[in-house]
This record gives sequence, C-alpha cells and structure tokens, in this order.
Amino acid sequence: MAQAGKPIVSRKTVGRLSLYRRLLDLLRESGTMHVYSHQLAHLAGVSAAQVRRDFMTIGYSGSPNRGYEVKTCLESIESLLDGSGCQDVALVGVGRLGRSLLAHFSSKQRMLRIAVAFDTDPAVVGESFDGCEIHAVETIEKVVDDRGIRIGILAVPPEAAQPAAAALVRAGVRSIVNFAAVPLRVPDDVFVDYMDITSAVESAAFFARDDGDKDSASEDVAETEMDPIIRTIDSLLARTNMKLEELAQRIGARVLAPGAPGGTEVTKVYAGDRVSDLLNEASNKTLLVTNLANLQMVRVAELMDVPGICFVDGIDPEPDIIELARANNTAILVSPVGVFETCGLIFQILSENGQKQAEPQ
Amino acid sequence: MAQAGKPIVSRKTVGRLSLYRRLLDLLRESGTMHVYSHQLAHLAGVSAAQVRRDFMTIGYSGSPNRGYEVKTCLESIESLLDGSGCQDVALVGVGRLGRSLLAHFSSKQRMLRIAVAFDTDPAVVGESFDGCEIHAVETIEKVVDDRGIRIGILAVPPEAAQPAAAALVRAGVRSIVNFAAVPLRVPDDVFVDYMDITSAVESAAFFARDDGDKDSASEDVAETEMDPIIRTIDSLLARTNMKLEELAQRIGARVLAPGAPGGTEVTKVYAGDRVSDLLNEASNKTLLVTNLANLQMVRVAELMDVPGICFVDGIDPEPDIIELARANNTAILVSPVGVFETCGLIFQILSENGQKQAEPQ
DNA sequence: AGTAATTTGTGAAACACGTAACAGTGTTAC
DNA sequence: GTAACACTGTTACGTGTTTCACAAATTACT
Repeated sequence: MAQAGKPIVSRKTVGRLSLYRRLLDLLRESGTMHVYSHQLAHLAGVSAAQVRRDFMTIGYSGSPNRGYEVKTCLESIESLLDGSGCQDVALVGVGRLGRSLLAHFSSKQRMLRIAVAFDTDPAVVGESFDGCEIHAVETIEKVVDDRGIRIGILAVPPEAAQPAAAALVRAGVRSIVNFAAVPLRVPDDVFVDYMDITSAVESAAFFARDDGDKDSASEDVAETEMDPIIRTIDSLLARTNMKLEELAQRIGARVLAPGAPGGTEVTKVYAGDRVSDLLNEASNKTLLVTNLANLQMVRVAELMDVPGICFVDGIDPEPDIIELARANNTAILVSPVGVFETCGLIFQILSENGQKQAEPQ
Repeated sequence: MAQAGKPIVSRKTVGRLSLYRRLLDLLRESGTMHVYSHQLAHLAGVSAAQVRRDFMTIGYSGSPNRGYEVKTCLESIESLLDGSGCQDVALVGVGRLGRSLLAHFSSKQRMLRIAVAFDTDPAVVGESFDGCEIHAVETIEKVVDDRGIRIGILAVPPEAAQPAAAALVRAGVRSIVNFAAVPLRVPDDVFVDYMDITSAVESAAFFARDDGDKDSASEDVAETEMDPIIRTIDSLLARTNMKLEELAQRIGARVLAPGAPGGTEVTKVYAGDRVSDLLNEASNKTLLVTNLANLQMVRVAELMDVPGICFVDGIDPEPDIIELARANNTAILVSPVGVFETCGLIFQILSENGQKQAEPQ
C-alpha cells in the first residue's frame, strides 16, 4: 500500500489520479475487468502516454497486451489517495456555496467527509445541515485542533478568507481549498488550492471571444470511428438509469421475454457475438445486442448475469431460446433493424436521456 | 483598447489578469493612484517579475519610478477581458450549486451576467432566481442560439454533462466552465475550464498527509518586515467596515473631534508624516496615524478628504488644531501609545474583525 | 514451437511556464 | 546639470510537465 517512501507525486498528477479513480470506479461497477491506457485516456480526456506516465510515478504496473487490471489499479490509487482511513474536513462559511458543498460531500464521498462547519451568522450556528454541525467561527482553532482535522475548505467572502485561513493553520490544518477570490498568506508547507469561480468564468469569457475567428472546421465532435470497446465504455458515462422496457419500446423492439421482475436498468451495451469479448465486457447492466440467436448466447448471458439480449433484423428465435431466457429471468428483445441501426438508436436514446437530467447530485 | 490583433494570452495569464483586475479595483476604490509591480505581486501572491511579464503580454506599460497607474491599467485589463460590452452567460443545472452561482454573479459582477438558466426539474422551470429565468433543458439550443450566448456554465450531475455540453456547442457556445467531474468531448476550438471540486479536495487531502513530515520551520507566516506601503495596501483586503468610533474605543484613544456626522468607515491606515507619501496613499477611508500634531496635517487631511487623524503618545494637540478639525469634520483621535503600538493594535483589530465575517456573498 | 500483433514502461526531446538578471528610463536630490 | 536611484520592459535561463518514440514483454494464432 504505497508504503515505500513517498513517490513525489506532483499536484497535477494527483488531480488526474482522482479523476482516474472515479472513472475506474465506473468501469468496475459495469463489470469491466481490464482497461488499456488509451481507453482510460479517452475517458479522462488526456493522452495515453500521460496515463501510463501517471501510473508509472505511483509505481503501478499493468500487463502488456492485457492493459491495467481495474481492480488492482483502483486499489493502488486508493491506497495512495486515501492513505490510511477516512479523513475529516472542516468547512468555513455555510452560505449558499458552503451548503452546496455540504450536500455534495455528504452524499457521494467515501473517504472524505465534512465533519464540522463554521459560520458567523448566529442564525445558522448550532444548526445542522446534512448531518454536519455548524459552529461559530471563533471556535475554529479549538474545534479543529481537538478533532485533529488537517483539511479545510474556505467558502467565505474575500475579506474573511485570510483570518479564517490563519485560524485553520494555527489549528493544525495542512491543506486548504479556497473558494474565495483572494490569495492566502500561509506557511510554505501548507498546501493551498484555489478554486476561483470568478476567474474561471472571466477566463471563459475571454476565450469565448478569442476563439471566434478560427475556422470552425468541426461543427460537431469529429466522432472519428472509434473502436467498439471505447464506444462501449463511453456509453458508461451516460449512465442514465434507462429501463430495459422503455428502451425496447423506444427502438420499436418486440419483447419476447420480460427479464427480471421489477424492470432492469441498462447502462452499457455490447454489440457482437464474440463470446470471449463478451466475457470481458459484459456486466449485470449490459444489454447484449447480437445477431446470433442461439441457446449458447442465452447461456452466456445467464453466466455473466446480463439482464437482457436484443436480437436483430426482426428474427423469430426458436421457442427453446425464449423458454430458457424466461427461466433465467433474461429479457429477450427483437429489434426490427440490423445491429448497426439498433446500436445507433440505443446510443441516441441514451444520450438524449442523459441530457434530460440536469439536477446536481 | 487592445485592438491590435490577438496578443496570444495564455490560459493561466488570463486567470491572473482576472485576479489583478479585482485587486486593482479595490485599490482604485481606496483612492490609490499608482501601484508598483512588487506591491501588486504581493497582493496577488505571485512574483513581481510575473506581474510585469503579464502586463507586457497584454501590451500595457507603466512608467518607471511611478509604477502602474491604477486607472489606466484597470482600463487596459478590462478592455481585454471584457472586450466590447457585457457578455451573457448560460447556466445549465439549477440545483444547489447552480443557485449559488446565480447568486454569486447576480450581485457583484459587472460585465458578466447569467442571462438564462436551464434545468430538468419541472418544479423550477418557469421560476426565476435572482432575476434569471429557468427554462427547460430541451430548449437549450433554441434559447441560447437566439440570444447569441457564447459562454456556458455546467452545474449538472456527471451523466448530464456531456449531452448538455453538446447542446451548448450546437447552439454556438464557444467556452464552457464545467463543474461536473467528467471530461467533456467538444471540438478543439471550444474552451473548457474544469472546476472539479472533488478532485480539488482529494488533492488537498493527499497533500495534507504528505506535508506532515517536513520540519514545520515556520509556525506562523514569516511576517518579514514589509515596507510600510505594502502593509498599508495589505490592510485593504481586510476591508471590514470598521467604524472610526469603535476603533478609537478599542485602542483606548481619546476622541477630541468627532469627525463626519453619522460615523465613518476606515479600511486603510497610513502611518507617518511624509506629506508626499500621504498624497499618494491616502483616500477617504484612510486613517492617518501620525506623531506630528500640527495644523499642516489637518489641512492635508482636509485636502485629501481623509476622515480622521490619530495622534500618538497621548499628546495634547493645540486648541487651534482641534478647532480646525472640527470645522473640517475631520476626526481627531489621540492614542495613549506610540506609532508602532497604535498601528499594531489597529492592525490586530482589523484582522480580528475580518475574521468574524464568514457569510459568502 | 514460432510468429505476429498489441500494449506497457521509460529515456529523451519538446514544450510551457515562471524566474532571474539586466539594460533602459523617468525622477529626485543636490 | 548631473549623479544616484527605483522602477519598468525584455531577454535569457531553469524547471517542471507533457509528448514522442522505441525496446521489452505478453498474448493469440498458426
């Protein structure tokens, strides 16, 4: 567990590792076992060499021709990032932004949680938001020190940032995320990350103007013919809780076997009939699109816990196939069109569906 | 006004310019006319060379021995950042974070405003927050295109980010600030800035651990004897609306002349008796601390619209001084201790006071 | 078994960025 | 008037990060 010394990981690398971690987590959930550097790079929006280099610096090795094993890779990153056990975070400033942060970290984070928050407003001091008590700012030093908290978040107006930072540092905080738009004067060995929203938007505004005259060659994303695996992985990001039944209806497919009772979510699609690929790619949320309507496919689906199979070209599968699928609680769909068109439709629907959700977590 | 071509300003430089702009704005408010590169650098937390270089790249020139003129420098930066006129921004996702952003930009921003927002939740569609209408996400393309908006902010859950980004790009958006934790696939000529809160905090957590073993040589900030001008400017950041009267009481000073009716705010302190310096540094919120109790000081204070003078060492000023000050509505305080101690006390009080404010804007 | 196809791991080049040094220039003091 | 000074504008340099390119390694197929 990353015990050997400190591999001297740079600020930017740590940021990317945090992103890899989330992506790998998605992949693991979807049942993917292995991932290549270029696939992960694609998902993370960086270059493949960058991914390899990052893994090198943290001392994790994949295997040639197999790529990186999702499970062990994830463990490696987590042992580095999370270190030993859960870390508490202190939040200063429980205004709109602060509350938004409380909600953000109360729900999804595993190893990091905001353990305590501070504010000046007597109206909120003593209250609790998302299970986090609000204390008065005057007590920062005592409370933070007592709890041994080493990470602070500043979500205060600019003029309050420096004093609050000073108090946090005095209390032993070693690392601060600062949402206020002022530079903090802190000792050199305290890490500060600036999240300056105003600067970010102003920069965006600047580059919005500047880019305007470049020939906009690519109206839509180039959509270069990516290899099927990447496309499959991509659809992961559009995890949209689409029910299998609704999907069937949308693509005009007949439903010959209902699948598991209560409906089934689909987050991933595998198209093809290569059982070996399927073994690697499929998960319990993968819809299998295939033009091979035989019993073997149903058996593999059962084996892999795949919730449904979609045959194509409007074929009528043999009765024994339907019978086995029903027995296995595996859904059977029949799309009236070919593999390509079916995949296209599903892809589009999943995308649209993702677009309709716009409520932050 | 920055018309000649495009000076090719890098992403990071633009971010810093945005910060300089805010700092210069503060300086202007406080009445400061000129600023040196090393002063601005100190305020911004960067090196003096960096500041000069940044101004070089945008083609702004200061004058040797005078530094940069706050007014024209501000104009120069603004003409670059804001370009021509006010720019509208589109926000997607009006959850907690989105609302926090709406509030943030509705209040303080001048040239940037969130003109329209989108969400899926039918409960908020049609509503208005902070004067901004919420539309349905399905209408992104039409509304954004119609209004000619070129800047977008994404405050949506990860799975909704890519479709929303695609819609924004199709509608003509050239620049996106993305708060979702996923990389966006957009054409190369669209600018994307990632504000990944989770990554930021996780990075902070990592470095909080890692830094622990370095010898913590500097318990508190080094507080190296900074030149008086910088100290004066520094106190600007602790703009704390401290009333002159309260300040007098806190430092145990006698009040010999009440100053302007209704009380006066102090955001800045100048200590010394160099009239030439005072002419440069003072503003209508500057408290003048001096050990020269003569009529000339009162006249200069009147001239510069300085609200108050604080004499030191418990002296008793001549009656004509008090008389003139009363006539001018200039407050006269007499601190029982020397210049150094008086400044120290005031500084401490302003700092403490700043710390008590912790409510985001 | 041997061969072909991939993919990793990594040294070295390329790049971007920040820093330091220095020459140029207006200002002040005498 | 002139010399000293303090600051800016700019060029050259160093550092940290990213990309390139290729050898080593592993698997699959013949």
